[in-house]
Amino acid sequence: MERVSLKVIARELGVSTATVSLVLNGKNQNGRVSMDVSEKILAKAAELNYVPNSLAKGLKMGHSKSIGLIIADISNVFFGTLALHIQNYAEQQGYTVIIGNTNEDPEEMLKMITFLNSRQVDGLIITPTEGGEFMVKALLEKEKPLVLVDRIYPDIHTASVMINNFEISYRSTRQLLNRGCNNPAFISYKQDQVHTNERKRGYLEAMQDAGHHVTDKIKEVSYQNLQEDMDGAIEELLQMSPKVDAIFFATNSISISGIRSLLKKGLLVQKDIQVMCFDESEAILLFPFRVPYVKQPIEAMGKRALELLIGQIERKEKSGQQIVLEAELVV
Amino acid sequence: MERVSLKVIARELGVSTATVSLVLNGKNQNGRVSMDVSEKILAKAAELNYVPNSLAKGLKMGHSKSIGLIIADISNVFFGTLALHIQNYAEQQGYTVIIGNTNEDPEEMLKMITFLNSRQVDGLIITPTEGGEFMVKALLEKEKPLVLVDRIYPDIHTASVMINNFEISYRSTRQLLNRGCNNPAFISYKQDQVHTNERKRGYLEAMQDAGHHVTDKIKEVSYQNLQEDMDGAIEELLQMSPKVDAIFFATNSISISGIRSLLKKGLLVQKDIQVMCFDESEAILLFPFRVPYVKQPIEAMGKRALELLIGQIERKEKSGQQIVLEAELVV
DNA sequence: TTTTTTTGATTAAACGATTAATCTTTTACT
DNA sequence: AGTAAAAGATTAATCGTTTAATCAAAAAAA
Repeated sequence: MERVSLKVIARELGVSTATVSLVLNGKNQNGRVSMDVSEKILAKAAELNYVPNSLAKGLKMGHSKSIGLIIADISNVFFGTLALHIQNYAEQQGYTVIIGNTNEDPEEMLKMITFLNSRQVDGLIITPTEGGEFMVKALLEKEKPLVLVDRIYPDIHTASVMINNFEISYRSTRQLLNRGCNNPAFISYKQDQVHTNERKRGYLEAMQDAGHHVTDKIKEVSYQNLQEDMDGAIEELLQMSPKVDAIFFATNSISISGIRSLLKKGLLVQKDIQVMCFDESEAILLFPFRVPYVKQPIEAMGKRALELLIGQIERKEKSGQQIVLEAELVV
Repeated sequence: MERVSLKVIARELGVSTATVSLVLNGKNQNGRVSMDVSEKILAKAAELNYVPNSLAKGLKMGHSKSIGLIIADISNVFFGTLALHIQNYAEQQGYTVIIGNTNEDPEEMLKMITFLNSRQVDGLIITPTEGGEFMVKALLEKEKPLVLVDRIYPDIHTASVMINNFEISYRSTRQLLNRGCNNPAFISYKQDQVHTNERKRGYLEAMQDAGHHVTDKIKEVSYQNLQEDMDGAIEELLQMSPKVDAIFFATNSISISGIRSLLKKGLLVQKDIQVMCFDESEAILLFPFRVPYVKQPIEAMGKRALELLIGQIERKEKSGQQIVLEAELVV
């Protein structure tokens, strides 16, 4: 079965490929192609089930109508949901999304950028990993359309979409204190990234404003060795006096792991100890106890990021706009 | 900044693009290009940071080195994990994966196939939705490399990767019976697909072999209206006499939803009622009670599917091999 | 009738790569 | 020395599109 190209349609109809191209792209305005021929071409294209070859088109036009999405791990619900929305919205705009996973490893991030570049993606949406600053700088210099999402590098100015990490974290901590907790602790990843740091700062400031001076109730766990570190961290927290009576978990994976650790120790969550989580999850909904959590506007994040990116791609906008969306505290 | 193409390298070095292409593709065997020139080209390519334009290459070679992965919903952990593994493995082989979501809707499936075809994907891995038979037939006629995964259409012969649904379901039901349950029920999606049907058949046969005659203890819920249907289904099951003392949930999303429903009703899982789930999940690990579940070999599924597909693409294998992998019962 | 304008189509180059066919120079053989 | 073979490079066509430039015929204007 012969592949149906413009040439085939042109041959069958005895016209040139130029004419066919013009018609199929709706560029037959003001007396370029006669009605008669137009219709014939449209009909034939439909009959033969013509689909344009996007490789050829992309080559000629200088853009691929595809974008790269680089995230930590597509099997994580947060990123999966983000990817879903970006894809849906991108498809509406005629763009293809190619996803790459970094697993929070800068080497993987570099590999993915190179790979996606060779695929001629028109732009990139990235949740950057620690240690990836130089890659982002390089992309900026090449004027590659780029939007960072979920996190940014503090000393590099790029277009980005984030949530109000500090504020929501402040409010969440506040909420714990208001509910009568006296010694809320905080657990996050051992990494130096803005979103994490801001959440930490939100916790700290809320504590200070409430007259607490804390340094030892902040624990950090590693991404690679989550559950073990978590068990250790929680063990330490429970040893403290005065007693830690609440824990604020700074990400979704940490929340799950943390609660698991607490349950393993036989503690009654929301009774022996209060918790505050990040992101909603199936797991949290399952508990007989209500768990307050920070709900990120994931769909909006994806949508805005894509809008920013497409603006850069199609309208050469060089705004470097930094969008901050409001997360919601669900209690 | 000028895009670096073969032409640029050739110009700078005063050689032809043909020579550059030959060297960069390692086709300079048996006296095609001199060592001297080879090295110069390699050096220059590195210096200029040359990355081949895959659109041009794909156009010329007649393949894009990309494949399409069509799944129901990337934000579902099962599919997310599947996608992760397929991507990792594909990247190793130099392939790009483009993911499309159907949301179990055949119209979306058709849209995605058309879309991916226009992107010139070299092949497709699909978890087909109900009502998509004609599309798969059309792909087969066009001899498009294709592998179905997770489910198949019973009356269309295609390459596929599935798990042993019937057997694992039989064994799981058996397990419930052995543990002393007398009236295990079964809940699955309201859909006519092989994998679901086979799981149902496994349950039924195990029940019959144990001397039970069941027709009314099988409930079906809709994909679109999961939680409500679930609440209803479980309500009905609990009304029955003799009392339903166990429930086998046929997929991961159903398991979560089902347990949620049970907990809402204030039942003590594994005490008032036993459950058996499909797929592992964070949620299940969190419970103070142990929940037995069917563990699918997701990584292997992805890997085998990709192997099959690449075999068809690169070696024109027309095997139509149907791979069945063993799921594991974790208790 | 001749010239100009409008209408409707074609030509041909280009995008960036690949590769069969060809050409030129050097080396080896008798 | 003369010729054949080997080595090392280039030419040119091609993949499927797009589009500026051009051309031809018909209609309108002079």
